[in-house]
Amino acid sequence: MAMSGSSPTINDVARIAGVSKKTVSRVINRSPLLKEATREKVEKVIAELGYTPNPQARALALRRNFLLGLLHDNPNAQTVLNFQEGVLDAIRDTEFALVVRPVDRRSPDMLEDIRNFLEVQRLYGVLLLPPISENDELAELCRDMGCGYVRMGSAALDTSEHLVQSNDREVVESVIDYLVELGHRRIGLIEGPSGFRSAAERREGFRAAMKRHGLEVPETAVAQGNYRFDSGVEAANKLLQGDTQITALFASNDEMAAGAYHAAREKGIAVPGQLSIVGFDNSPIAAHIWPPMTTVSWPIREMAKSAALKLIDPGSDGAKPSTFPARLVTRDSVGPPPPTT
Amino acid sequence: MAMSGSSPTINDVARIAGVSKKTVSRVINRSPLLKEATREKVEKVIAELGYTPNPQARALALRRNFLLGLLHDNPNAQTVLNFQEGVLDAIRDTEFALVVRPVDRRSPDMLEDIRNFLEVQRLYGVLLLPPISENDELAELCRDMGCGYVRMGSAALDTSEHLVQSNDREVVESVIDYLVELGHRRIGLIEGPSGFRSAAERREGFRAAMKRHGLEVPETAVAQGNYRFDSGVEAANKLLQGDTQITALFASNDEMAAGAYHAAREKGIAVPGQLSIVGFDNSPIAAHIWPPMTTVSWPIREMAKSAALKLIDPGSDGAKPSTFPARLVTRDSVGPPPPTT
DNA sequence: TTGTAAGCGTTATCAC
DNA sequence: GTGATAACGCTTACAA
Repeated sequence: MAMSGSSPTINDVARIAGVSKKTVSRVINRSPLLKEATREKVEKVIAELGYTPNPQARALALRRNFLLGLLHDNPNAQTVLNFQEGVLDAIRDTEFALVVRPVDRRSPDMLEDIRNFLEVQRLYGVLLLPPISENDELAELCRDMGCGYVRMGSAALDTSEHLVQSNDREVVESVIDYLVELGHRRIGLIEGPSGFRSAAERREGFRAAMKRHGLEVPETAVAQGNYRFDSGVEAANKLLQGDTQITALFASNDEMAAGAYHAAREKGIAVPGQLSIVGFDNSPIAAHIWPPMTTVSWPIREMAKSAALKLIDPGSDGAKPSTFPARLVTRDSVGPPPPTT
Repeated sequence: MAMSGSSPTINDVARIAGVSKKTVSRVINRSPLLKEATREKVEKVIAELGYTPNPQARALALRRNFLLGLLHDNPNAQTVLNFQEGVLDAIRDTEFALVVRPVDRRSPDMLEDIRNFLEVQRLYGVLLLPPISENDELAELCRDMGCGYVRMGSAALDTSEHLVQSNDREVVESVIDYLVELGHRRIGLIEGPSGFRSAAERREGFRAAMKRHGLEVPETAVAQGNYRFDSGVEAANKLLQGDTQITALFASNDEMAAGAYHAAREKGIAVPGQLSIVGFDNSPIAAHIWPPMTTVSWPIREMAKSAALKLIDPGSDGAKPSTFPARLVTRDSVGPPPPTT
């Protein structure tokens, strides 16, 4: 009989089912070489007892924990949290748990810290969020340490079992198409920081589309930010000074786009009357700012779920390449260009 | 000699130091009954080998993991993430890791789910964020299961070793004092949802201060929201209709305050010219909205760190009560009331 | 197809 | 003070 105070163990199941521990273990691990009758018998007892294998004991025996790690250098709170939700979607009702680990990509010790962390915690696998997901040394470290990993990125950073990707470049192209269709010709870009692959992809999408439409991109129409609000203000100030005649602005993320709103407001430029603005991320601020912002939404939560599944169940979701489509969310920050004076 | 492939174990340390495993274990666990010489000898070997105790093995033997859990029903992404950072501050360079677990407070199975989670994962302790931190049944469940817990709240929800609290009521009183000092007399309140202690505390602070100043709070000056943006829009619409003559508005959180901005903008009411608005939380939107919002900031990260320390090192931080002061952050959404017409 | 014995790395028990 | 020895709950040889 199972102890009343604590939860039943594999021994309880074995005794009651009249089989050995090992057989129960086989059932748990879905060993194929089991007689169907035995399996059913054991499963029945498992269900009756409400038995759950102890992850700590398994961790010790397998030398690997049932912990998924989320490594990130917080690009954006909402993104990280949505990602966490997605991972939880994948591991709900499993024995896995999610461990979070913010890291500092600017620290020279980052890799060493992570190595230490992985060594001590013996994680089953880690999920890598941009921008650190773009760090190849980090991926190599994971491989070296026998720790599973999946990278989330906006480009083909790795083989498909280690990658979940979005189509940033394409969707930015479609953003520009949309603006051009409305009549915009002088479109500005606030690009993200140099180290970020997402920034590069979005920039390339912008340039490709502009080129395709036969539109010029003078130097004065491009400014760089660091994905933060303030840098968006600054970048927009640069783009909107003088007579650049920019009528629309694509910012590489919503925070910078919000900064552009701010700059426009300070200069008395009406959005979208005199200036259309498009962001990227569909973060809460996009919906809450005035006027509500047209932006690009990507299915982080679904991507996270897929990434986690690749880790814990490579059979099902692992092999197939996972590219998730981002899409334009139109709100009120875009309109036709002002009539030329 | 330590194996080259994997990390050294307690056996390696014991063998090299010429003592028994148990003695090494005693060193690790700071047992007081050890000869100083022995301790030093062992510690030296530990340092040389770079030995770290295996948390999985300890978890099995102690029937308790070295995992801290963060249970939350996401009130706000930035809050949750800041909290995570604070916990990480506390557990950095320890063997502890942080496991996150979003829950759904509206699900009838919430308690059962959490019980299951705690039973399987055998967490060392959990951190409870509002609003679920206010659930006494949940706290009782933790006690029953022998799982440590610390609640984060805006009132004295529990004994001091289980509580980290903020002074919402007081700080809201000071917000009202500030508005009154500027000349406001008709001040509106957008309060939070009924189930939330924080909402109640903030409301009471509001009412207490108004009363102290001899100011009336007519029914038309109070509206309830649910802490979300949309509810803020709706509530503000109610408050600003008719001839309520409200010149200032305190919203129980920033999201709803942002909703009030939105409503004011739609009605053509200038902020702060015709209407002053104060929020609560100092979330990113407060800084990014236009005009930048005056709001209340509370030290979540420090509170989180303190909460985690209470759990993992009750000796140091545990006994003493922890009330953390929130403070007003003045930006540009507040001004004197418009001249009476 | 199933069972036995040994081990994963730690801590608890109880002698010495 | 310290050390054998037996747990902790599971898995992996290897046997049967």
